[in-house]
Amino acid sequence: MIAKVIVDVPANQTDRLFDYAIPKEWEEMIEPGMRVVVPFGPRKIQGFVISVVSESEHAKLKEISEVKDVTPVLTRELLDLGFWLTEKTLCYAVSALQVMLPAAMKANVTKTVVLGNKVNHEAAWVRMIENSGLKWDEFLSHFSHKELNRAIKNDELEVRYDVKEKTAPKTILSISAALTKDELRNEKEKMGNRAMKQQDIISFFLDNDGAISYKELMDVLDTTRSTIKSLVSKAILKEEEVELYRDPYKGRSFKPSEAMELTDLQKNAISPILESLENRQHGTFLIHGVTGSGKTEIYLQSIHRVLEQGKEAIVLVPEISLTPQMVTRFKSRFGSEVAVLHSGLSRGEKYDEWRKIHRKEVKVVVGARSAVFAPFTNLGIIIIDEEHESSYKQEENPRYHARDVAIKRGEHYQCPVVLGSATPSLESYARASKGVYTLIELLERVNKQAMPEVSIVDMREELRSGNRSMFSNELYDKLKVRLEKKEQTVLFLNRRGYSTFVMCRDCGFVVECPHCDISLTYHKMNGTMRCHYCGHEERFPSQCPECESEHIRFFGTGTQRVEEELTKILPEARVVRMDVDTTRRKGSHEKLLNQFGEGKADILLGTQMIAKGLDFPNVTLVGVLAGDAMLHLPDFRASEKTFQLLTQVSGRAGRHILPGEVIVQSYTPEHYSIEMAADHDFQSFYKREMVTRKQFGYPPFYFLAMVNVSHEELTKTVDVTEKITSFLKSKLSNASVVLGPVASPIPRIKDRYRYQCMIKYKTEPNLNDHLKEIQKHYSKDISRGGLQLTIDTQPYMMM
DNA sequence: AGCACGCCGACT
DNA sequence: GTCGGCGTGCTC
Repeated sequence: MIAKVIVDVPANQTDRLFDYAIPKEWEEMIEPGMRVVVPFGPRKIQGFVISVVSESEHAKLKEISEVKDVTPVLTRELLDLGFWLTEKTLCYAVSALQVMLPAAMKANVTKTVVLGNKVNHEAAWVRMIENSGLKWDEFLSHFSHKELNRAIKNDELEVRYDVKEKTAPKTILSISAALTKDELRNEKEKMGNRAMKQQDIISFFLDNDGAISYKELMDVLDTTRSTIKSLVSKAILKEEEVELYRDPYKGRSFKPSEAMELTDLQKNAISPILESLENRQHGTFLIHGVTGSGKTEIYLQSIHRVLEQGKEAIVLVPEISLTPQMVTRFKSRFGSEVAVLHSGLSRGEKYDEWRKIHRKEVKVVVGARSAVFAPFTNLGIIIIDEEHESSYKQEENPRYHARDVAIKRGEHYQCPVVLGSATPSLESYARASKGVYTLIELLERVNKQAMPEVSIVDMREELRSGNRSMFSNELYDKLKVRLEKKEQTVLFLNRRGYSTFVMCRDCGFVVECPHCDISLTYHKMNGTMRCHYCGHEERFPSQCPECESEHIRFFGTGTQRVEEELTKILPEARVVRMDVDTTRRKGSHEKLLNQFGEGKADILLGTQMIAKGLDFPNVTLVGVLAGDAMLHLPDFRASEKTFQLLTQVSGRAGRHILPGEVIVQSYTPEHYSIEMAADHDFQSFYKREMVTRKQFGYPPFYFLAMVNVSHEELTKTVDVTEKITSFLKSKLSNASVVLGPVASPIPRIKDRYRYQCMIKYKTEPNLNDHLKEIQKHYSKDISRGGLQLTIDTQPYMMM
């Protein structure tokens, strides 16, 4: 039998199936979806079995050298999904398969130098290598390449390739009886009055069935490891390696929760989803539900029905470590049926959660983007919460959008896909309006709470009236009132676009990164300036490098500065600051939130990460310090993002009994995305923004594709982009627009120039073929000439 | 990608 | 002659 294998070599020339003979002893057990180790040229690498056939065009086939799995890690459905992804995103097949598995399962090839058949006892390495071998790098640190090659030719040395997993399952030694109970009694009697401790242990196994760890047994019987060991050596007991799960939520109890009675509105909302479940028919549903409208309860009850049907559920959330409250809700409702997959887990923990799904020990998975590939085989529903979030788009190969994958899987399993958001993406809302998706509107809060009052403060006015601080008078007054009333405030600083750059006051010189076309960011912590793109770091200059003036200062607003100013103007306020610096450590995120939730602080100050999912009853004021910060980014979605962010943030206020208030500070208060967010008016925003999109030919009216070119030399970069642009222009219809070549918004990163070509189109059935042709045409320049080419068939990042 | 093979200039 | 540089082509 022959296995068709995709090898783990992400390159243009190896992106196809290779045939391997299956050794007789494995013929029965090798199945598509298993990982194997195969000889590939002179080395050994990992691969995925795609199919098993009986004939091959190739006369001489090498044999599979190792089988890595007992059961396939990828089902037929996932294999097919992988090839679909490859076609859709123009990535290598291995990349598409790899992305569906936890990173821990990616192969790690190690090379070891070992003695060959003819041992040269004179050689200096003989003693160093002995029988265990020497790591490749280590060998080369002592000897030259030349020596190694000569020794290999002379058969004195050889190179062994080991394909290992990055993380092995954690195991623990457990003890159980090796004999039947009668035999145990027999053994015990034979001991007579001697070895009383050992007899105790035997008694224990007479009374208890199953296995126990060394540690537990030692604790229970107050005995030692050696006593147990001696029973093992007598073959009365036996040791066994048992796989252990690292449980990231260990030791935490989740209060069981019961389903809540749905309001009439919620009942209406859930019924089309339940209908789809009963009919076992795929459909995509967009729940447009304002913040606090009870979307989560609808998710929970839909899943409940799915579980009753004996099926499984996937719930995607933008970044789950950011919303421990969400995990808690799912764990309390479904208990141990839930696996959690998010970026806060270690590689090993993710691997363990994945195995729980693979072994069907759980029925629900809650996780970030990649959880959409959870290896369930009887999917009943896929839910994507905060559907509009850009983190559902992966910005590296394969550049997929979780929404598309979810719908693809939903079609396969004939099950509903539910998208939920208070601020749906224009793409989804347009599809729902056209009837492609079923629109479910939920425009009232569960407890009939009014939406918070939002007031926009014109910061230009503040400046004119002499207030140069980052807090407007209105915000300051309201902050003071909250402190007096012992209510809490969330202060939101959108840092993007407002980073702290360093500028000379005399000549206007701005310090830029020498490797990237971007200004350096000042870091107060160690008095340095750092580049956010390449990590370049230099000391804060004492004088301007350009005009030697000493009036060189940093400008802009970081959370640190806000905190400083806050303590200056409101010294009595207790502030919790949340940003990348304070949440780097594992679990610190949750700790800070708990601190705030327990009322140990008055003000929660943070960046994007506090914008969503938080729900604290005592928060009655939300302040947005720079509401328009994102508006000026070079991105056609800037208005949409601003609207979404402001709506999300305002939703943090007054979610319970106390009414909430929101203050948005802005330098462009009249912009429609800010005004309409303040009015909680999604409909108007949608209509207004659609006009702009139509006018400029952007989604959802046009599809986009983006080709990014990067090279160390500017001329090469421009030249390639130019050729690609004209090639596409010649191939595509006149109704399509090919823009380029233009420099990227950041024209140089890490000493590489960056150019791009954007394609706007309505229908181009052969676009992917043309793009593939470009990929193929430049494959040599990519593998040797140092050219980088990224093709995104659904771009979300314009930078 | 990674590695071998082969062709060419430099040097013992 | 031989070493090592890099361009080329192959991997079932």
